[in-house]
Amino acid sequence: MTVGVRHDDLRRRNRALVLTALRAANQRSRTEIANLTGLSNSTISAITSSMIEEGVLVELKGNDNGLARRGRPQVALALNPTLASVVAVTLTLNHVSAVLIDYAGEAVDEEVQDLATQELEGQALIEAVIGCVRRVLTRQRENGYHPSRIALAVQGITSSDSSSMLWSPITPDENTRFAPALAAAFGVPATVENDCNMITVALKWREPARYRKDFFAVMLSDGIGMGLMVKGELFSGTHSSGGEFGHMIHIPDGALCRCGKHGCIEAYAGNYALIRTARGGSEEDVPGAVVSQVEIQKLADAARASDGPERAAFLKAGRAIGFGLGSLFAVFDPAPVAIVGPGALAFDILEQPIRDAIARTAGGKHSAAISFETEPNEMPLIRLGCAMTALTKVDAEIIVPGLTTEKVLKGRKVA
Amino acid sequence: MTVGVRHDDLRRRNRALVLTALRAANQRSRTEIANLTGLSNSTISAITSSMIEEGVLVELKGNDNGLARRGRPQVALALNPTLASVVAVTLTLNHVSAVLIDYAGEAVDEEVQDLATQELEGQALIEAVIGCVRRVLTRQRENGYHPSRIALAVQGITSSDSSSMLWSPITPDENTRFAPALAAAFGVPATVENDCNMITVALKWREPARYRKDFFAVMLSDGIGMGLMVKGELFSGTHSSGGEFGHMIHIPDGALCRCGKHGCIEAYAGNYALIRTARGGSEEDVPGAVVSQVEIQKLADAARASDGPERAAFLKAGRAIGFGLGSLFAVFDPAPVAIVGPGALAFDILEQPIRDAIARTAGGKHSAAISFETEPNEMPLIRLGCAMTALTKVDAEIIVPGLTTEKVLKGRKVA
DNA sequence: AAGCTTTTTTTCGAGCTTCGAAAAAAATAA
DNA sequence: TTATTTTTTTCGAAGCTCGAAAAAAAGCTT
Repeated sequence: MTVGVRHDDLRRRNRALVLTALRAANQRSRTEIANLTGLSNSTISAITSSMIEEGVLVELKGNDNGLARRGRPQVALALNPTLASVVAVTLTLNHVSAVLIDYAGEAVDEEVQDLATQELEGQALIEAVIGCVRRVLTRQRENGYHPSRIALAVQGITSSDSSSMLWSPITPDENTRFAPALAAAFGVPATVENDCNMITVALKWREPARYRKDFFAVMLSDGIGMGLMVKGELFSGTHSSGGEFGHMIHIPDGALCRCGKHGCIEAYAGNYALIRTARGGSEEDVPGAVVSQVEIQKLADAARASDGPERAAFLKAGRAIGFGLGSLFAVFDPAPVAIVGPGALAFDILEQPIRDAIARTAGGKHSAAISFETEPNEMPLIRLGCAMTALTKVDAEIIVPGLTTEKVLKGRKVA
Repeated sequence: MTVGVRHDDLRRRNRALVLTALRAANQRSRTEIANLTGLSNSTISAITSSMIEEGVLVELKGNDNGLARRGRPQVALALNPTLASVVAVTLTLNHVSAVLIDYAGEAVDEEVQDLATQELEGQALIEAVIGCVRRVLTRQRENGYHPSRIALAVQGITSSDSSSMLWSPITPDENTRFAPALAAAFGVPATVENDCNMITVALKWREPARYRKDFFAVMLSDGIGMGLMVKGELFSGTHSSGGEFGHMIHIPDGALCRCGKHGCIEAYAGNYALIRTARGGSEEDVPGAVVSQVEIQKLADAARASDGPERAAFLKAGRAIGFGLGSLFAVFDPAPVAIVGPGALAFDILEQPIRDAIARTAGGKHSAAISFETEPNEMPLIRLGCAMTALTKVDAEIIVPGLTTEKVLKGRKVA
């Protein structure tokens, strides 16, 4: 049973509303916030003045935004960038990057590093990630940054409590407990999230007009990932990160998938599957090493040039994705789809077979109306999603009324 | 942006908490409610006393529940059954029923009626439903019942605003706008919901211990339906009732489905598909009239008796359901499954092929651990789900503080 | 440049609500 | 009949939001 609503919950929720309004677009006046939240001017005045005193918000004076109007000018409020900071870490095949981000969401510094992820076992991988974070933090320590949180995005399945990477194609290790290790190394909370889920979160922050309540983000890369936004909330599985679109079954007992099962969508549409099909390999051929993006581009060029085995491979892939989306639409209803990742560069070849397949499913009613947007470069989205996820969690600590900021972020504040 | 929390929202939410506690188990003392909700005794005292004055709750005196303890005895509070009432209507193939239910959730009277649903066009079907409701209400009018709401459950797809039945196998009509018609006929709000969704809601009310946060209800009948409970909430589609498990694709371009597309799970596991397969019909044979349950029972008996075409048909059906569940588990993660409806009587034949198929999918990790419960008789569940859905909506009107009950339920109260 | 107008922001009192403590109520036990 | 125990109500304190009024900070006017 949900717990009763006490009196300070009210203030907490309204503080959260103010913070959310400023996260969506920094620099808003008190009047704008009042209109946005539906709260009265007096309430906003009370809330913001205590938040300014706490150091959460700052007044941006002397920014006249050009048009001079009659009357007392609005004073823009903004998140205090020096209040706190977070680190957004991204672990992908052969690469790890760590970005230090201030409380207002601006990137401060970044550390990128190559890494033979496929050859690193659990502990070594964890230490490589820790090392990357440590480097950027050491560099910025003199500027007084002590992050409040670390958010790690990985390719693969993560646990629903955001503590572990349960499985990933980039390493042989299973159930890698990144979060406790990072938390221990830096003395702050850490989380591990699925990369596609972070992309989905990011799309909503970046383009709230287009990606609002319901949409799917399909990541086409070596594997096939998905993030789902359902009724305005990130849809994650009940135990894991969920949304394993790539492992829905396309053909029962069909082609061998990287996961060891047969007939998954990925076994037709993943990069390795494209190569396998185009080269006339057997569907039982064990998926080999990760395919370079250059190779896929060559494959796509060949498919565009002539109606050979390459084009057939893309048709087969599109068909698998399309039928999968059709099945998904049967359960969730049709919604806009964002095609993210390197595969988006070949979407011109994929779109028609995808649409054809969707049209052959019951879930694909009005398939022509379904919109597809492409976004080949997924890294900025993953980082944005990570940053916003971590900052939102910091916000959740800050909104507790009565707690002074010092208590919440003891010693982690910028000097 | 969510609207700000004002002061009376607080009281409203806490009133809702009290009401929910009593709906889950009628007859609780103030002290029990305080412990359950986490609110203080004084708050519960204030809330319940105003609700008693409004006629929402009643004190049940002199019910000593057996054990006599020291101290002032607890006074049981209960929902006032005469405060309001709702009608739960169920429309299935060839039958319509209307049950009058009091505010405490007890059935008062029921009207069941045969109906040639497949031959009735929209308006005639609507009027038949209205007639059934009218009969039970006319009979009970002398007892002072004036329902506050009507909830209709139908087989088929309904709109997400609960106004229309978009498509149903029981009638050729499409987009039948039941809700406005019922609302106009009886002058009270009406809703149309999908039967499987109602079953899912009902399971949670009836067996909260087993069916709590995450589970799937699969309805095996002429068609294949599904209701999904995800994170404690009924999962419905973004535009329609959603959860059209039966129309996820099992075999791309496979057997002809009743929906006109090919390869849906239903085209292998629906009653008509079982008959078609067992009799050696082509997968392109157009699904005929609805199959009688007796016929399916005979088929199941034959399948149990010997390894002939009947058993092969059930194997094929189980395989389709199993692969479908595997795909679903990939997206939602594994969860308990309730097998509801007449098909549950043949679950002994279906279980093994279902489990075998799940084990062949990536989503079916730990497939042996997935629990299946069967419930052949779906009607009581549909009615319970309808009743609770309608009563919960009545509750939502009642919890608004300051509104006296007379204002909310003007003239609809029992005399 | 001084006063007027306009708009934003703060201040102040009223009206809710919840909570804890104390009081009242209603039973059993001695 | 009195003491004990448990539930329920009462009462004052504290916190929050709101509307109205006041204060602040600008441009506009003469």
